[in-house]
This record gives sequence, structure tokens and C-alpha cells, in this order.
Amino acid sequence: MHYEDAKAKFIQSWGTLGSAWGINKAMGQIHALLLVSEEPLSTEEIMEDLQISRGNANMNIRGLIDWGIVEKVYKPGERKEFFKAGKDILELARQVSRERRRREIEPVMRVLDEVQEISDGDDKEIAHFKEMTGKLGEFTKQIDGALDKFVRSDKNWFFNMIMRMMK
Amino acid sequence: MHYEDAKAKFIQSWGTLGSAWGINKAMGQIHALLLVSEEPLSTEEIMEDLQISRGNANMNIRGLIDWGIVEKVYKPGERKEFFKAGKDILELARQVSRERRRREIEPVMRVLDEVQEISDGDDKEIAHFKEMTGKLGEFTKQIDGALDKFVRSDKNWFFNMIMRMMK
DNA sequence: TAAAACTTTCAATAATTATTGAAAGTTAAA
DNA sequence: TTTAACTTTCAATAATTATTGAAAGTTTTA
Repeated sequence: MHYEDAKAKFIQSWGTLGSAWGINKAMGQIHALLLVSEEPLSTEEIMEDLQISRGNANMNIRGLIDWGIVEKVYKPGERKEFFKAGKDILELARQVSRERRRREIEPVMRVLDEVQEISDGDDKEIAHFKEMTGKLGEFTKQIDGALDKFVRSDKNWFFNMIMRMMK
Repeated sequence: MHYEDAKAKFIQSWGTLGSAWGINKAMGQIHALLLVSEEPLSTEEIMEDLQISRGNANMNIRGLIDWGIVEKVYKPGERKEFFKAGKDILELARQVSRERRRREIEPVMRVLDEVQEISDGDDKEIAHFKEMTGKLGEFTKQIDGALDKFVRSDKNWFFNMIMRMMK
């Protein structure tokens, strides 16, 4: 396979994965492109490579920066901004976990808590509702705790964990 | 809070969570509704409760059945189908893991493997590309392995794991 | 077999989300 | 300053995805 084909295939696949995870395609593709680019890229280069507009490139680069997985790089003597993706995969996973925790798990946990405060309604229904949402809340809390641990942990922790899980 | 409000809030929140995870809103909402309903519900009841059309209800119920997290129930003496969501949250998580593994992780792992077969192109670029996708592949494989273990495991395994992770 | 009760499909439409591109905004060099 | 290089914004448009509802399909009962 030629490099260009492999690269296109990877970018395409990373974009698709993004979509399945609620991240838009362009954002996934830009991230993939930056991952495989040794040198930081400018907005121009990203636009050119992925054939997308300036606005689109700009917005999604900002999105990636918000996620904390892409950063600005200033090249000496150059006026424009360049961007690069962190190359440490474990750190990437950690950062994504951190953000998803904050953006998705926290809100749902808050609702599951709030919703425990029912006082009014049919007793049997209430009992079942509370039981269900209560269990969901407990489970979510456990996952959240584990993720928090992961997010804060050092490299070894993760590998040890995986090893222990697998054996 | 009144039961109806709590229920609506939970359904809404579950739908939103679904969207963030690439599952459409109606599907998430139907799942939430079935989770909190003690009795299995008919298509009619779902349509009514969520104010959605028959086609929409039907398609998304099928979707949930495809995910393996909702099942048909036949009530004696009733001609129509009823649906219920499994009430075991751990089993739900397991089933979702199983499906996401199959639908998302497997395809991306396949691409990461395929893409290792580059022969043609700039040497330095190729080296970096292979390194990046290789690392991504390894990491993905580890996560996949851990998920597989989780999917196959029994109840205790999960709680022990969480306990070990947390301490 | 016919009719009733139900489920599925699918073309049309609506709603949502992504993308464009040009104008406005900003910063740095001349 | 003024101009040039660059970034951001945003209304318009395109593309995608979800939803509707009625017709077609299926199964059961009479």
C-alpha cells in the first residue's frame, strides 16, 4: 500500500469512529491528520489536505483544543499558528476520559440524584423508579470513580491494571 | 418533585446521553421509558408517552432489540407485542460493551492493522506513520482485551475489579 | 376465506447539524 | 499610523439524520 492511501484510510476511519462517539467527522479527521503528521500543521495545510473550508478547519481545530488533545505551536519566524496533536496515546485516552466525565457523566449523575427526590405519585411506581435510577446512579458512580482514578493515575498504574484484568 | 416530572427528566437526560454516544435521542428515550416501567409496554403506549409516531417507535424499538438491550414480551391473551428493558444494569453495561466492541472497535482495529502494510512512500513519513498507528493499535488491543474480559465475566469479577481499581 | 388486529416499510418532509465563504476582527510589521 | 497577514465569526446553504404517516405486509381470529 502507498503511504498516501494508508494515511487517507486512517483519517477516514478515525473520522468515522469520531462520529460514533458524538464527535464530528471533520474533527476526528483533523485529529487523525495531526496524529500522523510529524510536523505541526497550519490551518492552510489542514484545509488543503482534507479539502475543507477555512471556517470549518478553524472551528474544529478550536474544538480539538477545547478537548485538550491538540495544541497551538508557534514556529519561530512564522506568523501563523501551527497545530499538533499529542503523540502519547495513553495521555490522549486520559484526556478524553477527563472530558467525557465532565461533559457527560457529571450531568447524568446530577439528574439521577435530583430525581431521587420524588415525593408525590403512585407508591409502587415511585418505588420502582427510585430503585432503577438508584441502581443506575450507583453504577455510574463506580464507573466515574474508576475513570477518575485512571485520569489521575501514572503510566504504570494503567498497565498494571490491564495486566491484572487480563490474567 | 412529582413522579411525572422526575420521569420526564430522566427520560430527557437519558436521551441526551444517548445522543452524545451516537445513539439517537428517541432510542435513548424509549430505553429510559422501558427502564422505569415496571410492566412491559406496547408500541401504542410508547408512542403515547413520548409523543412520537408509529414508524419512529417501531424503528427505534427494533434498534434497541438489535443492541440486545430490549426484548419482546408476549402477554397471554394479548395479540400485540410488548417490550421491556432488562433491569440488570451490569448486564446492560456488558451488552453495550459487547456491541460497541463489535461495531466500533473491531473495524478500527482492522484498519490499524491493514495500514501497517505500507511499502511505498517517504521513509521518514512511513516510519512515523507506522509508529503512531502501531501504538494506537496496541492500545486499542489492550482496551479491547479488557472489555472482552468484562463482557465474559461474572458479576463478582466486575465488583472485585472496581474495588481493586479504587483502593 | 374474509376481516380485523397488528407490524413493517418507505417516500416525503422536517429537524438538526455541518460546512462554506466572505466580511469583520485582530495582531504584527513596515 | 497604515497595510498586510492572519484568525474568527456568522448568516446562508448544504448535507445528513430523524420523523412522520399512510400504504403494504403479516398473522390471527371468526
